[in-house]
Amino acid sequence: MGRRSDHGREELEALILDTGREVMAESGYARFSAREVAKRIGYSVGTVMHVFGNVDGLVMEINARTFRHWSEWLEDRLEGTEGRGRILVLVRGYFDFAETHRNLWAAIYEHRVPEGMDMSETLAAQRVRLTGVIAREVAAVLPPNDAGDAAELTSSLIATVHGHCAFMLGGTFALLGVEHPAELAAARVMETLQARGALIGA
Amino acid sequence: MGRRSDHGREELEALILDTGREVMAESGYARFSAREVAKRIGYSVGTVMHVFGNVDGLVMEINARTFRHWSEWLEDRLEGTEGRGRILVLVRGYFDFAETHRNLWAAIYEHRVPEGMDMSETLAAQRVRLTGVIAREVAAVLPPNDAGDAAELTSSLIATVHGHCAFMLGGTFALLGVEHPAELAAARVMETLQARGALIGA
DNA sequence: TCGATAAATCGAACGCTGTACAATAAATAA
DNA sequence: TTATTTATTGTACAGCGTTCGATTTATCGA
Repeated sequence: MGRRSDHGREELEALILDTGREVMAESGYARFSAREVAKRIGYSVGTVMHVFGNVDGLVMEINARTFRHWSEWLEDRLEGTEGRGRILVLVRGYFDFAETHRNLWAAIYEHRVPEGMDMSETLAAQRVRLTGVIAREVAAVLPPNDAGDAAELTSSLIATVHGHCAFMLGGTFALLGVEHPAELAAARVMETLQARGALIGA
Repeated sequence: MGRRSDHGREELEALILDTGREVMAESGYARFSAREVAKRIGYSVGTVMHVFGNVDGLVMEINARTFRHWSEWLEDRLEGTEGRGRILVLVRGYFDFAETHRNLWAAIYEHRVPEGMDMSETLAAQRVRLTGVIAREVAAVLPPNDAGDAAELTSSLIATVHGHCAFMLGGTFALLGVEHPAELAAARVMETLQARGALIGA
């Protein structure tokens, strides 16, 4: 078969991405397969490869979508909460998203961009965007004079929460008998913010 | 060919494990291959499978070895440092080990035990052992009355350092312009310990 | 409207993977 | 010496990502 007109280019991209997301959510990164995606949408493997270059390209776009979804999920959760509670909403939201979308979340961290290939623009952009949401909230609770290295502090806080979340879903905490990882992470974040004189509980 | 007597059972296990470690260090988890291990030691694939059950079994034993090596590496580094510096040695040691043995370290966290299979005894044991080394040092700097939930605190501190380390090696920090991840992690750990009244700098 | 060009899609081939299993050879037990 | 257990092999299978020539269709120019 040659050129078809079932879907335009963008339409096809979206179709592959949607189905790719579906397969990733079901099977996880280890069992993810571009061939399976092709089968489900009724196109051949070659077409999928042609659109995304290679399977790593497809995975990166799926991960970019997950980041975008994650940002929106957090923004939604922030709505209705004012002042002091917003940081806690972010921490809990981080955990809840990861738990709810286990495989999609894990795929972000299980996928390594191969040497010689670089990270897709959209993936980098969405990753930075998610950080931006958190940075905004962190800056809001810090005293104005400390705004200088707020970006670095934000990165550190995200790393802290991420570490707890990764240990929870990876089973490390279960092995060590830790029962409430999210509360533990929240405690670490609050300690750090209070050490900086953040207006928590004000 | 049938039964040979080149190596005893334990000898063969060790040979596979050594070579497996070698392949993992060179290629990383994504490109790790039991067939490649078999080729290097001059046995067939079937034999490797027979000894370790399946490739996940082999990976878990390799990871268990990495944990053991890591514990010893940390103990070595602790020697010669007294009192206050020991916590910092642990934090730096965590980062240094991960950087020096990038692929071996990453394999620990990139491998997911498949559903229906459970984590090997030795892997769980070595993982707990590493935690034990750190828990001992944390308990040593905490005020005696706080020893109750020292285990949970230790897990939280490890998660914090792990998060920073994972972001460093995964490229997240580079993307966000963070330059000194180890110092950042150390700062978080010290904050937490000081909030508990730990005898740092005493 | 017709022809040339460009783009998209397929399907087969390639080399790789982990797994399963029957055949075989050697070590061990009786 | 014979029978039995055990280790090892090689092959077969289904799946994977990647590559690429062939084919069909859309698009553009004249």
